[in-house]
Amino acid sequence: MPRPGLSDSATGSPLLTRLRRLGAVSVEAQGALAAAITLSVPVAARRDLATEGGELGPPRAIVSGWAARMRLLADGRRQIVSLLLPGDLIGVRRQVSAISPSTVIAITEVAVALLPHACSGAGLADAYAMSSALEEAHLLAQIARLGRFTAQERIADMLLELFERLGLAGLTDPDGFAMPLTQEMVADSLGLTPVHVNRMLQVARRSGEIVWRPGRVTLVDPATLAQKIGRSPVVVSRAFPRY
Amino acid sequence: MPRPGLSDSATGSPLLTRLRRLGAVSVEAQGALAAAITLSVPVAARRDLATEGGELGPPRAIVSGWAARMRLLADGRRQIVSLLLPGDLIGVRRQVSAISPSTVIAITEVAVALLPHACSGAGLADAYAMSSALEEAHLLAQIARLGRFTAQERIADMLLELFERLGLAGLTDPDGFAMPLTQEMVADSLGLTPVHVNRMLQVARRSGEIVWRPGRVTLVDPATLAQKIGRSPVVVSRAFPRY
DNA sequence: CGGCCCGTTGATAAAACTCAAACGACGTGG
DNA sequence: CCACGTCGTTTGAGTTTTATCAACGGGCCG
Repeated sequence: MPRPGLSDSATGSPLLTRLRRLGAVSVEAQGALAAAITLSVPVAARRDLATEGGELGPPRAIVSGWAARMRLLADGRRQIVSLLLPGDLIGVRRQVSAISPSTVIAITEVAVALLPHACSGAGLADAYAMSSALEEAHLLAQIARLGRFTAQERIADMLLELFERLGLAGLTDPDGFAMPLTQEMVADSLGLTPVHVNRMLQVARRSGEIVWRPGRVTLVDPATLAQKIGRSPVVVSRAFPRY
Repeated sequence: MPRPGLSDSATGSPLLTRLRRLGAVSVEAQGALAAAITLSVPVAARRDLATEGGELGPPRAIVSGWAARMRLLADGRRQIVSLLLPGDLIGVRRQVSAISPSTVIAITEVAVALLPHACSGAGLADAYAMSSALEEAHLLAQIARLGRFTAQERIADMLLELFERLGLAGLTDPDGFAMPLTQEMVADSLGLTPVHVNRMLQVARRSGEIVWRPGRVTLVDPATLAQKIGRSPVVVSRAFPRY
């Protein structure tokens, strides 16, 4: 029986929504998370949340806003390794004296919370593990996208993945979502140039699959689009069939 | 004081060598590993070690031989997500009812061992965590390669990574290593076509950087090559400076 | 001997990049 | 209130990189 302020529908924080969908999080654990969320700190856009080669820092979570894990090359090229959306975790896989394998940068203004330790409530460890598995699955998806997808497929696949992930955190409308990325960021994520992203977006737009007003993406028919590029939803466990 | 049969130099199994370099593995833990290695089972080349969407199975390790994690697309395209070398672990990051996010295929004949549980000896958990962190770092490197490297850079970077990883398991000569991959597999790993891999290999060969006799790769000057493409060794912890 | 796998080569086509410039929206300062 | 700069998007022309298709050759094994 959901209690007011923790309902799954709309009022909960994306972090709470997501973790509750990833594991059977106990009431105490939800309390610990809620407490952590109230203590979350803001980070301005373009600020680093972690630096490649620097200390990894304690496990954290994105409470609101978008961030990107990226790799910077010596000559200025850069590659966004993965996007961090509200509800995503940072640095849960730790080892002694861990250093960060990538730079994490806030794309929008971001609120970051310190994650409660897995032992501060039943189900937390499971939810963290599930989140971690999802993250790895998304890395694999990114590799397949970059290695074997055409530019058009990459764009469609990425938008579908975002739709899926934001949906898990309760942040989608029925047919789209708020999109803070610029075309240049999409290009850095998909291994393309901004110009080419622009042109391929126009193709998708003209074919009626995708509408991209700055700030918002509308997927006209996600299911058909997914089928067209051969995409199936990311699944990492049978225990939670939706993901 | 190393004991006979467990010396770091050459006689040890690549799995033992690698894990001992990744963490301070206790003598009991080494015993458990050695026992697991004697019980390892052979898998023929081209056989599956795991199937995408199937049960993940218990944590295992590659004792000898090479394997590949790959993603298969509906239309026959395929992308090798990562290579599994002797000493690498499979499925250490687990969660309830885990399913495999990728297909794992034996490239050569492979020997696979069941991993001792992390509690069967001090230091094992650390070593597993370090291995897991290394694996993630290599996934990130793969993403940057595919997204932002030219074909030539991809080839050089991949060979340098293999040199580095095989070195950690004690499987390199001073200037190269045994290479069981076909050019087609390299292509599937680097997101290229076999023809293009062939042509770029010839360029590298003529420029004197890389010698690729079938079955063996020689890196004429790894340090200079690494500098040329802006590659620095993968590091995931300050506790073990080499890696 | 014959077939197959792997590496190699050539000719051509497609995909994506580069460079350059213009345009609209937006905010800022005069 | 308008001029101005910035940022993100859009457009055009020409080039480079990579893919495609097709074929051939050598080694190895049955």
